[in-house]
Amino acid sequence: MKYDEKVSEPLTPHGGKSFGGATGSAGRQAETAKKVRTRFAPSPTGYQHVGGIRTALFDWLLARQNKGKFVLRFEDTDKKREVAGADKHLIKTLRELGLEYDEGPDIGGPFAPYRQSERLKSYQEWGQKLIQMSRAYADPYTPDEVQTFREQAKAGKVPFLFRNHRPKNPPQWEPGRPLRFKSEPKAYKWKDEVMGQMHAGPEAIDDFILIKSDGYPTYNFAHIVDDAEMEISHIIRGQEFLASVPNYLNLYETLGLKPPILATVPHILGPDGNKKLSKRDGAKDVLDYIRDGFLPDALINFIASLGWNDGTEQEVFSRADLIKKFRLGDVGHSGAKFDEKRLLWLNGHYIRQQSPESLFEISENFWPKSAAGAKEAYKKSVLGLVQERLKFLAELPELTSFFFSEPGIKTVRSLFNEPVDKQLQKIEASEYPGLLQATLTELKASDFSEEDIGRRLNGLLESLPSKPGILFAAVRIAVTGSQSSPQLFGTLQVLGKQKVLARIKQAIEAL
RNA sequence: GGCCCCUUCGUCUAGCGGUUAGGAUAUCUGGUUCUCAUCCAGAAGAUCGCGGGUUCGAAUCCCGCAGGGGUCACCA
Repeated sequence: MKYDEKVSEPLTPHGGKSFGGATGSAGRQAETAKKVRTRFAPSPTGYQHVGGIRTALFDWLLARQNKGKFVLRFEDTDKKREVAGADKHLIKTLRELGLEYDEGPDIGGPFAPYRQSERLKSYQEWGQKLIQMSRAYADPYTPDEVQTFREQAKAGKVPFLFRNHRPKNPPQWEPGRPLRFKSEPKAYKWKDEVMGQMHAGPEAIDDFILIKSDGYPTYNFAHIVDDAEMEISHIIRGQEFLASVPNYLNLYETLGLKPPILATVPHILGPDGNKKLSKRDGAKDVLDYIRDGFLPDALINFIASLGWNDGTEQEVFSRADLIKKFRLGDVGHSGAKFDEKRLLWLNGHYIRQQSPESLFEISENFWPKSAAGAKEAYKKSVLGLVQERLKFLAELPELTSFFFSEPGIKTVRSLFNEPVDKQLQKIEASEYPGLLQATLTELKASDFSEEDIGRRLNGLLESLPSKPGILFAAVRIAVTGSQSSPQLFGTLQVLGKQKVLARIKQAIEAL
């Protein structure tokens, strides 16, 4: 019976399932997976940066594209590195990004539990199976002894292979001792959906640890057992695992398991140098981007385009587009540098595409404190003015605070007294009050529609010696306390007659 | 050191034997008779890592080399 034909019987190392021996070439892949089941399997040791999320995204895309299932599994087998709360944080990250999973630790599923620490029985059983087959043995050495072997290898400039020290008569396996795989070194050829045809010689294969002395399995063992039991069809992972694939193939073969389709994605590189993006070098938590007001769709689009491209000149991909067009084979083979500037552009693009309604919704938590009591209609008008200049939503306070609180009189005064504004520099400081006074008089008679404000200010220019740039700069500073703002007439209209007149008056007095 | 992967404008990339090596972003310039932003137009920017082949013709195929990266854990 072939692995992918199994219908209902649970896969276990014994009973109900025959292992029919090795499949010959363990590298043979399932050409057509009947059911696509992908998994994202992080260890809860912290947050995820764009590199980790990218594999999750590819997994998710593949599952959605094929109407399959996307599974979340926690690989919490290293108790020393585990970080409390990291699991919830990861779940939140996936949720916020809209990468919903169909089975997972918190929502369960047909192959529960989805936490490796709760699946120890499975690993024990599969380990026993290997022992019975004489394909696993207890490691008799102390960590120090193994370390010595390792150092000898290093000194001799040869790769360290534990199997060179394989004991002739290993002791009985018992708790407290590591269990090692007894490998059968040989050459492998296999296909990687991203990297293409791969090969490795027997030197790549070693007796790796299956179960650690603390009773927890290693990643190398646990992921193979779990992927088989959970009927995972595709494994997408970073290139740090590429060198281990021959070991995995050897184990799959020994267990009579057909390997899932393998896909290796290159690392995402940090902005400087060519090093793999890492938390150590300040790689940001993807959830922090969400908190800064980067839109999930923009992040998804951006992360997908890091290394993936459909061969066209399209740059902006909706989620539906990605689901339709994503192909593992179109993922590049080289690492891509993470350039935040590009993300900034893309996010701005997505913000500009928002309808007024949806922009209002997603902006909800980003307003300045002073906007707390403001009316919805007013906020929407403000958004209409700043939409095209927002790069991410956390910029909202600095762009809009003057709509909700008075600009500091000190700021206004210094902008007039030491004008950095090129237009203002063209006239004498003594002329400012006159300009503002004339504006005040003119606007008092306005109905404060955008059109009327425009008409009146432009009319004012005809009776004044001032150039448009100078008058408008003066009014802008007086009213907003800043030398740049959204377009002036609209800004004045939204602010309203009362506030505008009061601020101009105040500015005149301050001069 | 062994094994493996990678190498096109600053950055993300298209390209799969014949192209003025294309797009996007970033940068700069001009325009949209108010700033900033947006938008539009334009400029600059890649001797396709290097050296050999194969070919009438190579970024594209082959072989070397160099540089970068990964791995050789009781981490994943």
